[in-house]
Amino acid sequence: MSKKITLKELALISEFSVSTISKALSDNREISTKTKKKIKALAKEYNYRPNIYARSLKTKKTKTIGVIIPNILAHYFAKVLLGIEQEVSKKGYSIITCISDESYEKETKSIELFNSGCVDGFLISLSKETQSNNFYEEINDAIEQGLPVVMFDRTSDKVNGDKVTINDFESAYNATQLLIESDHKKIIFVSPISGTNVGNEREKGYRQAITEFFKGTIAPEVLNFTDYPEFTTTLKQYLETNIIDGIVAADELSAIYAMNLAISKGYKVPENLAVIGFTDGILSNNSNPPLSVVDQHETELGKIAAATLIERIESNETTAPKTIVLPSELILRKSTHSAS
Amino acid sequence: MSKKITLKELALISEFSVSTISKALSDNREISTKTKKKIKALAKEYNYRPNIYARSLKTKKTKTIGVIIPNILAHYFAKVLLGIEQEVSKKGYSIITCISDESYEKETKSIELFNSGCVDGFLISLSKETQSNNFYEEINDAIEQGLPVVMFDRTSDKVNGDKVTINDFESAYNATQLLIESDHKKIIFVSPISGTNVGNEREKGYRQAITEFFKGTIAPEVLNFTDYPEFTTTLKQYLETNIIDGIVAADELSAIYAMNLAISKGYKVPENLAVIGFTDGILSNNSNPPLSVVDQHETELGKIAAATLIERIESNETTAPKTIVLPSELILRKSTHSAS
DNA sequence: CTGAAAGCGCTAACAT
DNA sequence: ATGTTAGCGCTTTCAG
Repeated sequence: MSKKITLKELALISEFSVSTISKALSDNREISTKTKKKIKALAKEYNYRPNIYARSLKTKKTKTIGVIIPNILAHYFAKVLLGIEQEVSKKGYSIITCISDESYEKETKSIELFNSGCVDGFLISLSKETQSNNFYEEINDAIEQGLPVVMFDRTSDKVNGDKVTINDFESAYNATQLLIESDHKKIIFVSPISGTNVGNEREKGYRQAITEFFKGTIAPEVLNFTDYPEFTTTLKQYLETNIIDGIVAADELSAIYAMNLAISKGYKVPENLAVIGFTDGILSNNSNPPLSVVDQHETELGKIAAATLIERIESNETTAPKTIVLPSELILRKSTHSAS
Repeated sequence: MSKKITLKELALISEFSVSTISKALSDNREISTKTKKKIKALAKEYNYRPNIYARSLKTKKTKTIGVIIPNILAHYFAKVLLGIEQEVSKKGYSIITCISDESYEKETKSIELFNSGCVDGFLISLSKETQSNNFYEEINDAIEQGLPVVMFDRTSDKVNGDKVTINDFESAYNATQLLIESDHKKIIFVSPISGTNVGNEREKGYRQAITEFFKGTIAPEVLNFTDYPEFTTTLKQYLETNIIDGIVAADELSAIYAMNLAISKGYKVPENLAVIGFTDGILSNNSNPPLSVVDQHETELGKIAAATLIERIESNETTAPKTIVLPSELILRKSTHSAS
C-alpha cells in the first residue's frame, strides 16, 4: 500500500475531473450510476480516504466535538465519557478529550484550542478552580463567538450554555431522608467537591433534610476537604470525639473512604453505621459491604449531553439555552440495609 | 466579542499583507521587531486564533494524536489515558480518543479515521477481538502508509510498530512465587482477558511458577471467563468442591471480585486466603482488605508511550520498531499479609 | 524587511 | 452528466 491518495490523483488516474469524483463519492445525483460505480471501485482500490481537515476547511464543519473533564480517575467521569463517546460515534462524530485536572489554566487552554475552530462545539464539566472563582470569561467568549457549549454535572448559571444535570439538591435530600427515616440520628456529610455547584447543592440538600426533620434538635455536620490525607486526619479526629450512625458522601470515593476509615475505627456497617454515596460505579459495586448510592445514570447522562450538543450543532436556530434535569435513583445495598 | 477573525481580515485592518502577518506571528526573523510588536498587539486585540486545520493542511502536521483504548471503565486505562494526556499536552499536542469497547469493528473504524490524515500518529491497546483473531491488516496498512503507531499493554509481534509494556510473564511469575514462598499451596489464576497477549503471558507466568516450585505435585488451575455473571457461577461452583488458599488475578477488578466472592463464602483474607491482582488502582487501594497488586505504573507507562510516539513523529529517520519493557513492582497490602 | 502568489485537499456554484 | 473555477485559512517560496 502506497502513500495517501488524493482526489486530484484519483482524477489523473480515472480521467474524470476532481469535482466529478468528489460528487460521485458523496453520491450526488448529478452523476450517472455507471460513473459512480467506476469511481467508487477505483477509490476502494486505491484505498482513498478524504482528508477531513481539508473538507472541514471548506464546509466549516469539523464533525468533531471537544470534551473537557476535570478528573478522569473519578469513575463518574469515565462513565460519562463512555456515554459521550458512544453517542457521538453513533452520529459520525469524534471527540477531542482534554483533562483539566481541576485547574482553571488547563481548562482555559483547552477552551482556546476548541475556540480556534477545531471542533463544532464542546462538552464541559467545569473545574473546581473555575467554579470557586467564577472565572467564566473564556467559556462565555466561546459561546458568544457562536460555538455551541453544553455543560454537564458541574454547570453554572453565569455561563450562557445548555446544562445537563441531575437534581443534586433533591438527590442529597432524599438520601439523607432515607437515613433519617430508618432511624439514624447522627448523620454527617462529607465532601471533596465543596466549591463546585454540585457539591454545594448536595450539601444544601443534606442540610435541609437534617433541619427539616430534626427541627433543630440535631445540627447538621459537614466535613469538607480537598485531599485525602487531610480527610483522613479530619475524620479520624472527628470520630474520636463524636459518635455517628450515618454518612452521606458527595461522591463515590469519599463514601468508600469514609466507610473504610469508620470500619477500621470499629464501626460495623450497616449495623451501627449507614453509608450512602453518589455514583453507581465500580467502587460502590465492589466495596465491602456494597455501597448504597444515588445512581446518576452516568452513561445515559453522557449520551444525553452529547445528543443535546449535536442537536444544537446541526440545527440552525439559536434558541435559548436549556437546562435538562435528569432523574437520579437511590440504589440500596448493604451499606444502608441492616437486618433489623 | 465578534466572530472568528482570520489572517486576511487582520491584513485588511493592519494594512500589512497576509504573509507579513503570518511571519510576524510565528516570530520569523525576516520581520522587523517593530512590525512584529504592532501585529502581535493587533492579534491579541482581536483575539486571533489560527485555524489549526488550515495550518495542518499546509504543513502536513496536525499536532494531534489518536488514542484507542478497549475499555475506559477499567481503571488501568483511565490511568494510562491520564499519563498520555499529560505528556501530550505538555508537548503541545491534543488527543482524539476512541473507545473500541473490545470490538474489532469499532477499532477498525477508528484506525481508518486516524489514517485519513487527522492525526500525526496514534497509540493503541488492541481489542480482545482483534487479538484473538489476529486481525492486524488495517493497523499494518496504516503503518505502511507511514503513520507512526505505538502499542501499549495489548501489543502484537505481528504489528510492525513500537511497543510499550511491562513484563507480564515475569510479573505474574513473581506474584505467584510470592504466594508460594509464603507457604500457599492451592493457588488459582483468574482472568477476564484470556485471548489477549497480556492475559496469556500472565497465565504463562503463573503456570511456570506453579510448575517450577511444586514440580508437578500441585497442578495449576486457571479460571478464564468473559463476563462477570459467568465468573460468579464458575467461581462459586469451583469453591464448592475445592479449597484454595491463594488467588492470582490477571487484572484489578477480577481480583476484587474474586476476593469478595470468596469472603462471602467464608474465607478470611489474608488469614486463610491470599489475593493478588494487577494494577494499582482505585479499587485495590480502597478494598477491604486493601489488595496487594502488581503496580504497572500506569500513568508513567502512558507518558512513556506518548513520548515514544511524539519522538517518532518528530524525528525524520525511520528506525526499526522498538520494544520498551517497563519495570513493574509488587505492592504488598493486607490481602497477602497475614499477621503470622 | 515586506508582499505577491501558489497551493495544501476539498466542496460547490456555475458553466458547458 | 461532467468539467471549470474559485476559495476555505494558512504557510512558504520567491520577488521586490
